Amino acid sequence: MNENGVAAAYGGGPLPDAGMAGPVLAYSSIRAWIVEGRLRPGERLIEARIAAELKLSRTPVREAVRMLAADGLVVTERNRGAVVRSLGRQDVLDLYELRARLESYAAELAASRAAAGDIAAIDDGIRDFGRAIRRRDLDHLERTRLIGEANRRVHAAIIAASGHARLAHLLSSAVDAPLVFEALHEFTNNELARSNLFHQLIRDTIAKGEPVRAAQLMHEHIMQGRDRILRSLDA
Amino acid sequence: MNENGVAAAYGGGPLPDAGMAGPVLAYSSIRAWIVEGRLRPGERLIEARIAAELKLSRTPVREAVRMLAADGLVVTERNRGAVVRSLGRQDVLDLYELRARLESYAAELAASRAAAGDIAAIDDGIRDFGRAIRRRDLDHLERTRLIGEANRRVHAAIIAASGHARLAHLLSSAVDAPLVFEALHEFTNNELARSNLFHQLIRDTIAKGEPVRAAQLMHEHIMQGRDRILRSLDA
DNA sequence: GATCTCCGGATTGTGTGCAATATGTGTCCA
DNA sequence: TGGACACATATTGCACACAATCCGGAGATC
Repeated sequence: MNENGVAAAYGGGPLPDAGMAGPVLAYSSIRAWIVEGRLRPGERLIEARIAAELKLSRTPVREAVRMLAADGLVVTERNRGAVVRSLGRQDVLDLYELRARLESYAAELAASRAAAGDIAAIDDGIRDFGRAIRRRDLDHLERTRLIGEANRRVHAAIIAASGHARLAHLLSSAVDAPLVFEALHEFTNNELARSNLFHQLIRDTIAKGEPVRAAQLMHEHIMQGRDRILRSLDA
Repeated sequence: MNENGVAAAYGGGPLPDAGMAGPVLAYSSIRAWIVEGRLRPGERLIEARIAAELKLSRTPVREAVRMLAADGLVVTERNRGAVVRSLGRQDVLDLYELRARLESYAAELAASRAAAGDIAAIDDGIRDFGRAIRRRDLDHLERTRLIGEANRRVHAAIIAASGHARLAHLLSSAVDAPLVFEALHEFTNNELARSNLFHQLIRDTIAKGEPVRAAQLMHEHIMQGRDRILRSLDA
């Protein structure tokens, strides 16, 4: 596996339940609310209300809101608090192009640097992704959540395998997640199977140490996600 | 000029003086201390001490420290506070490669998107950079500070011209600054003149709308900075 | 002599109060 | 009727107090 916190990065981390510390609990909860659409773009985040709901004081909530602002998930204005960021078509285009460049760079590095343990971690994610898309016993939201979590782990494992701590940090905090979730929500079964295929292709090129192919596949994979988003945005 | 906050990004912004609000003052001050080396890598940031020095309470200082942590300038551990991040040789290599990729992307976009006002802003920065490197009436630190500020403005103007808000945010918060400052500190006059030349070349390719050349020149420009850093790191 | 335990100081984490600021609403006047 | 002003309310910004936690050292024990 790789150095310090690299593996922990990417996405909001595990589900917002367990006995987490205050700010972390608040951060994960709010992030999940935004990612899953319970908080819509443009909606205000009111510290006191959130604090009451999570049974915390305003202090840790405040901290969490600021972290989300640093991530770019919400925008804040002095004395006016935070609102969920809303994204126009151009923003989506820009965001996905950026994510494609960063993650294909991560895949490129992973292909040069990955150790056996890194590959194993990617495989775990891919296995869970495959299982999740075959689940028929869950409602749509719950299944999407499961798929999203597995998808997150696949990408996180690849990024961790890159061994580039700062890149991992950037991708974890700055790159969208609401969009990814929304995209998955709309995926047909064919599209999910295609994602699964690309995960495997990327995994293989990384394992074989072929940086250029890994990068190209990752770029394409993310562009497919972008196109899916744009299609549902237009509808 | 470009949309919303894009132009304001990159680096810590203006010098930490004027009548700024609490957290912003704290953020800028601490950032400057780190960038200019008054706080060395590995050193602890003690909230109470900083609050006393800036005549604030711990609350805004705490917020500023968390912002710096989000930027990756300091690392925090629960119940143990924040210490200035220290970078090994590999970190420097990774960081500069990342910065080169992001900023050359910015230059590429700028070459496609820049408006007349954007070019004018770049020109302003270049003019000040040229003036700063010719100054002989200042001590070394003060001159470096001036050069650094002008350099920051050149790069910020190019990034603003890219019109990519998220990219600007990433570059402003995530990419180093202590390294840039340190690099400038060690630059010979020849090297400063070369930087100035590259700024102009990049500016011209952007103005003429040649994305590929702009990106390549920016990549090279940043790699030159990286090599300078590595040389002084080895000494 | 080495290691373990416990204690005290230092520092961060969290809760809460009050002041500063923005927003919405009603009223008055043209 | 429409607009401007003033006030009431909602919300954030900052300060401070107290609780939780960590770290280093002194002393005890083997």
